[in-house]
Amino acid sequence: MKQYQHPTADQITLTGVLHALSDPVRLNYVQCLAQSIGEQACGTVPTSVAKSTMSHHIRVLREAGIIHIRPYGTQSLISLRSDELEKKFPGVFTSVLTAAKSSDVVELP
Amino acid sequence: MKQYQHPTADQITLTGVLHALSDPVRLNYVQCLAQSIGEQACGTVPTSVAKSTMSHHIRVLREAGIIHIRPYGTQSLISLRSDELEKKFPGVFTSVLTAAKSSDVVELP
DNA sequence: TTTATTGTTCTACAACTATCGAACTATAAT
DNA sequence: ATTATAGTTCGATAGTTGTAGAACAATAAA
Repeated sequence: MKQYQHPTADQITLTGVLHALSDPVRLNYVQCLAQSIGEQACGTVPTSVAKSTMSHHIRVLREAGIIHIRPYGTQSLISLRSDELEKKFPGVFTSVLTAAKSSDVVELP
Repeated sequence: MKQYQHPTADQITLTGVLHALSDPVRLNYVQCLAQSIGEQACGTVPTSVAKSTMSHHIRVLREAGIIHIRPYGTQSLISLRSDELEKKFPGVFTSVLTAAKSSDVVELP
């Protein structure tokens, strides 16, 4: 079984979070996750890039502390670490998500 | 006289702003600007990088729509475009600044 | 057991980026 | 006019990153 390494709250950096969210593909993915409820498998979110590319993006999000990955069968169930992020950087994550949602800022390449 | 090109409000993208703020040197610089009042010359903010490197970072911030540059003699007076950013992406800029200020997240390399 | 499903890892590559020194520009001061 | 000051621009370089295909691993379904 796959073991995923997640950063603890104090290991999460602001610049790391901002960098992870600054990619259109990742921001779009995170925004889709936020609109869903609970956990989502990787494949359930529509993407415009290859499977291996998405795997890379998901790792970046995980290492930045934005998502949590839980293996379930052959799937990887993804959930946002919204609460921890909100606690560590109040307003940052929520305002970014709102901004991403309320306009066409998320342009897939 | 140097002519600087600034993006209009509708040319500013969320990913562009996030990317510009995701660099420690730039985030530190912006945070210093925010703690000052009004315009600041480039040189008045302490940095840990070379002059030419700082010039590069300042251009990135300008092209992302985060700062405004006004030539004044031999100096470049910098001001934050806080109001425009707040209007376009409510809460994003302010929350990032607060997060950067309230902890040691800004680590100069 | 064989096949299908889901996602990861590896390799490669092209594009981008942060960094710096050196040369340059333009204004200010002497 | 000469010197000083404040930034910009130009190479060059080392490191990072987004992309995708191929091979792989692990579980599920037949």
